[in-house]
Amino acid sequence: MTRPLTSAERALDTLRDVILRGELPAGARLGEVELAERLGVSRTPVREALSRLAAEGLVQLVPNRGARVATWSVDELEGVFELRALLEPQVAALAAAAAGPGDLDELADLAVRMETIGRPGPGQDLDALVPLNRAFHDRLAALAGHPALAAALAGVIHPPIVVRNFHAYDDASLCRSLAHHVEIVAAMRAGDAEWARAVMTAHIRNARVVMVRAAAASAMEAGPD
Amino acid sequence: MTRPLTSAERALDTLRDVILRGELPAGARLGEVELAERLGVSRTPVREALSRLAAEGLVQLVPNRGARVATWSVDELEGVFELRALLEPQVAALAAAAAGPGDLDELADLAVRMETIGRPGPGQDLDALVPLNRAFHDRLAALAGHPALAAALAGVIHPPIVVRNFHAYDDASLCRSLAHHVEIVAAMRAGDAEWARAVMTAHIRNARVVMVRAAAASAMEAGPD
DNA sequence: CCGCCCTACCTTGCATGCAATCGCCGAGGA
DNA sequence: TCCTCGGCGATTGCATGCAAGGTAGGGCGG
Repeated sequence: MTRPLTSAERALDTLRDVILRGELPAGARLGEVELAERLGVSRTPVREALSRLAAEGLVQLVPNRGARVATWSVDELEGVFELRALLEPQVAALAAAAAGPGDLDELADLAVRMETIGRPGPGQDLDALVPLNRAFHDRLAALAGHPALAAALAGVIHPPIVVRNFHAYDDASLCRSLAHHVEIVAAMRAGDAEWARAVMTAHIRNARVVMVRAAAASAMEAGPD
Repeated sequence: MTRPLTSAERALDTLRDVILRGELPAGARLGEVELAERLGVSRTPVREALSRLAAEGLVQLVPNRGARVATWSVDELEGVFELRALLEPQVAALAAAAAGPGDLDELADLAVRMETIGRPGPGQDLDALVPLNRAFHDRLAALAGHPALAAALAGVIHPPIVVRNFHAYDDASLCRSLAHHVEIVAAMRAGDAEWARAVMTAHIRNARVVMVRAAAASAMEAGPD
């Protein structure tokens, strides 16, 4: 059975979700009392949650000045993608070696659904892609059977999610990205770890270009100095 | 000027240092009141410190059952070294491209001092190697100019430090390891990033074999099942 | 008119108190 | 003898109170 979560854990999950969903603008002030009454708890668990979110890098915590939603510079964002480009191909290769038929079916389902939902046209729903994409990459990380690798990834993956959703993609890059998912599953089904690694490398580098371009553009319109 | 640290930060640094120095056995209970009076503060900052240490993976925090010093299985330890084998060569390559003459002199000094102190014989002081080694790798990570990469490394590097110091090395492996440091500096001085990357790869894989062997041996003597 | 300082409010940081939960130990029954 | 159940001590989790530090706004001096 699932043990009852503590208030601090609920606060942590709620806050993380709120930030990851982008409901609060980057740099927004996070007052302890405001969050406390909003979550229906006292300031103590909120403080604990903020502290842990700071450790995760999702909020910036300045002594005596409170917490703000973290912001990332273009350079930091690029660094994150370089790191992903280093780690995720390894994840894909390991997952390719470890995946069973059931896992492959699940991944294939996710990949196909993403391609359906994301295809440019009337039925497109870019926001619905976010959780599916997250599920796909998380599933892969779990399959890799490498907790340290998964932890390192999880600790760094947040920024791109916050900064931009899939709205940043142009049609060509988006189609490439969605096709990559399908191709990764195909490579895994073929048991070809190197194929999977290569496609994942392309996948991340494609995303890097899109995201960095988008971040640079938004930084430009925010303060063109 | 350096701003006065809060009590929670002092508690965090102190506890982390105590754990990293191995002054508490793995799995040791960490009572809030005990730590509080030992640090001369109340339980609140201690709780905050423990929470953040749990996020760093240095302590395991079970709801309603308190905190214990984290333990790592042989598999987890091996995973950490695989991750380091993925990340640190990249760090070395980046650092090789970015290092200036002053940086190289500092690194060379560290490497040479480590070789002097660590050389088998009467003057050997294995415990003194730990902070020097840490300084060397930290300096490299800083030189790489890649905050995300450094953060990912820092978040994962702890276990090997806690599990074993340099006492686990046999003479041959230790000499190799110390020679690697010197060779990395030489490669950087030559501006050869790929050389640095290769030596660092060897360095980590050498360490991996030593540490995993030591961990397996201690696990064997602890509970040979 | 502009800049500086002082004051008052607000926020954070820490201490402490109280309730709930967990683990342990002993007694009772099968 | 072993298992189970109930009470007790200890510990965590959370709420609240108080003091220190910071920020903003207004008044005063240049």
